[in-house]
Amino acid sequence: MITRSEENYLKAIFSVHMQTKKNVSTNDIANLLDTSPASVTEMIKKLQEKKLVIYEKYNGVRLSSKGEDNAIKTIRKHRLWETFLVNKLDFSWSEVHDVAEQLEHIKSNKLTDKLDHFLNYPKFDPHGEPIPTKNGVFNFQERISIFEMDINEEGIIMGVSLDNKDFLDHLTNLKISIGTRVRVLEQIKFDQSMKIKYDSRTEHISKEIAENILIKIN
Amino acid sequence: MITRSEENYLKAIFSVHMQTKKNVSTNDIANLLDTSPASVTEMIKKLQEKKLVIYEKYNGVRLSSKGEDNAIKTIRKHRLWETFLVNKLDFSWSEVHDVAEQLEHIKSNKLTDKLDHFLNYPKFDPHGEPIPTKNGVFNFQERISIFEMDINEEGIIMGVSLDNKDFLDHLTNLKISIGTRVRVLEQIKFDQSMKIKYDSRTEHISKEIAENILIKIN
DNA sequence: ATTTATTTTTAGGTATTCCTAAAAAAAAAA
DNA sequence: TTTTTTTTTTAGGAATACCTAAAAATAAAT
Repeated sequence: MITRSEENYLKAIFSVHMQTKKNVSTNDIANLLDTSPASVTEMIKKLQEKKLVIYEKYNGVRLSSKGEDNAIKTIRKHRLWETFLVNKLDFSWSEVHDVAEQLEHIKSNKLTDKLDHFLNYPKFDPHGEPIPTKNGVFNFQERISIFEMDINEEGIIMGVSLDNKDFLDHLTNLKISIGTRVRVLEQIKFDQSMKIKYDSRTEHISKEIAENILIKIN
Repeated sequence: MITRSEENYLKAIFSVHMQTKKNVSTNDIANLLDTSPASVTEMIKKLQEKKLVIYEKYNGVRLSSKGEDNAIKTIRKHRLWETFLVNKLDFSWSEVHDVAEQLEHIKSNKLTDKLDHFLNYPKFDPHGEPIPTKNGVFNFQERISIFEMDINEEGIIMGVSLDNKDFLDHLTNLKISIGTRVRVLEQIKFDQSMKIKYDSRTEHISKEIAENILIKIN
């Protein structure tokens, strides 16, 4: 049996490895999970005994295939539940995270697969992140931020790169959501803010906003 | 914060009290939760400190209003999730219990209420048990078992009084479900088994089966 | 190449929730 | 009313998952 806490560690290791492609350090895990490095070392040892990670003292960890399998399953469940909450229960973007964080630990393959079916096998969650299939396959989609777009370039919003309540609420107010088609009208040199057009609205967004909205490329 | 384990104790106390209407004994709780009496005593003390139960040594426990409140909320969540699993995800009667046992501990009032709305405010769960409202009101329905019915009496199946996989699977095979209208044709004196008619089917059911299928009265 | 700073691990604790075995209290039987 | 049985509690432990403080190893800077 893999405990809830162990699953959180596996997910954290997966997530850091995804970005760095290197062995994951004790400190990185501690920061992400908001715990002490000492606790991390202890847990890593237990995960190693359970053959969920490959670990060498002072050299970071990486997931074993068994560990990766579990991490991907947890991510799959998290994203399916987020989709359920937004699409079926009418939660807003910014409200789903904490609840999905609990739901992702429910143990039942049947439940996960039936939920997937009920939601009609979605490929992306409400934040635009890919939902791995039952077999652990991610449907990656190349994306760039609005900030990286050229003047007059057009794109379709595919997701966000920041899971912050204020940010997501702001997007809701602006009526920006996944699937929205946007065009960059102008970039203001002074503060690098941008003027964009979508749904016959023209809005002015700060650099920070532009950096965290992702559009599909090709 | 009320932990998952504490919630299970509160639910157990509520459930035993419901039947006996007396203070609940340490042993009853231990049997229901399949743990040792010593663990129960220990936990009860903690619940007392948290003002969730009223307890006097060697004299059993009962729930405080705060404790009862929580127990009812847990039951509400359990039954709403069972309804979701059966009505929306197409689980069968006998499969829902273990999963609902996990889902009932998810903490989010918003989730519970939105789920309730999504399911269209059901009054009974798939086993025919009443689902308490947001305010903790149960919609009790007077019911008797088929075994208690008279010859030629008719009734509508409202629930079951046994949550056993083999039993529920058997009912599924017989195509007996909630809402089915049944009539008692005959009772066999020898083994007290019964011949019943429903949906233009005539079936022979044992005493034990008849005792655990509940029909609505009046 | 040393010294300094950072990271990681070890050592020793705490809280939760379970356990068994023994003692104490209450209930049932003789 | 005593004795016996049952129930409940206490005492002492184990596993999980945290913690702080100190030691050890590694990395960075002089």
